[in-house]
Amino acid sequence: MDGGQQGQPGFSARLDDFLCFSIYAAEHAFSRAYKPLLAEIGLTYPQYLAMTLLWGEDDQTVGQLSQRLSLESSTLTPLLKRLEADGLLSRHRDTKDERVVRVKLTPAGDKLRQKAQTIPACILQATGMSLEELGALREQILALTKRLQTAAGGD
Amino acid sequence: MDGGQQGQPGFSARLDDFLCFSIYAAEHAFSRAYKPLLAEIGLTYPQYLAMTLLWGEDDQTVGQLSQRLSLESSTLTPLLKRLEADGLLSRHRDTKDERVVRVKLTPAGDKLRQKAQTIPACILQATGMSLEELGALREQILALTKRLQTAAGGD
DNA sequence: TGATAAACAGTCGTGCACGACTTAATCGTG
DNA sequence: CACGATTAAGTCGTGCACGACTGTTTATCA
Repeated sequence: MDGGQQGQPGFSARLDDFLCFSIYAAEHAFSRAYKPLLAEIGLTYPQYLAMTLLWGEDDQTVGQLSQRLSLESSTLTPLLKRLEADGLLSRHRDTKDERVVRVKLTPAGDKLRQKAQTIPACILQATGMSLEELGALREQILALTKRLQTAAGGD
Repeated sequence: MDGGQQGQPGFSARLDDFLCFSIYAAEHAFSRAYKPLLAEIGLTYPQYLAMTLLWGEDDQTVGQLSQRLSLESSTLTPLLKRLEADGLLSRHRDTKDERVVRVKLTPAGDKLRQKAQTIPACILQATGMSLEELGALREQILALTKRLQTAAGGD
């Protein structure tokens, strides 16, 4: 490690550029790692993330999924429609409040969970990291994300 | 029907799901944090990343940029064409090897660097982290990315 | 030397992601 | 009840990202 930090003005700016570069690359790397595994069960990466939320808790609204995925409804609606066309879920207006649409797994969608169960272990192995390391890294990234969102919203 | 599937030992698999969720969210958060700043100078987030590479080293080939951004040429070519249409760079075949296209900044593209110089500091402030923390986090993410890429390529 | 393979950038079709706008239902206050 | 404001989901247009394919140029080999 070099003891002296190069104090060029504007040089320090490079460092956080590199952080966003690394996040950018990591996101692509994850997507590419999942892609061949997901292709076998006919899902794209964002579709898999949405299905994972439903596997964890069925019968969610578009708004809930939108918030948990950090996606706009304009992005999520077509994605859910494709999953519906594939027979994996159903979309129906809530009878109480007809503004909201409830998304529920079909038997086929629930069944797919079994096939998808082996995927996380494959990715875990690909990372070559322990669960503790992954958890710690996740916490750091979540904290960073929260700060970026707060700064963006409150600025 | 599977009765009571929650709480199975398969939930340990959830942890790395959460890591990919966090990367997914962080990538969006970065993109959204940059977006309003970049809008002022007329760049999108991926365009900014490409320009940043050129500001660091002018006169690169499409292949070099493609590799450094982890993007396919089919993604990069239209992006560069838009930047060319905006007058920020030029694209010309190499006279020695006409298979490669060299990308160079125009005076306008070089000038834009001055305007963009203040952006990284804004993002740095939004993260609320020190340069050391950012650097350490970056190293972890790069290491993770490298492992994912190696596993995907060599498996 | 002529055939063949490899490398490079580009085109096309599909899906993701957003902002701006639209439509429809609900709520709040009088 | 009325009526504007709010909320929820969806539509549309633009740009990003990929895989599969194409076309041209360069390199290699029999």
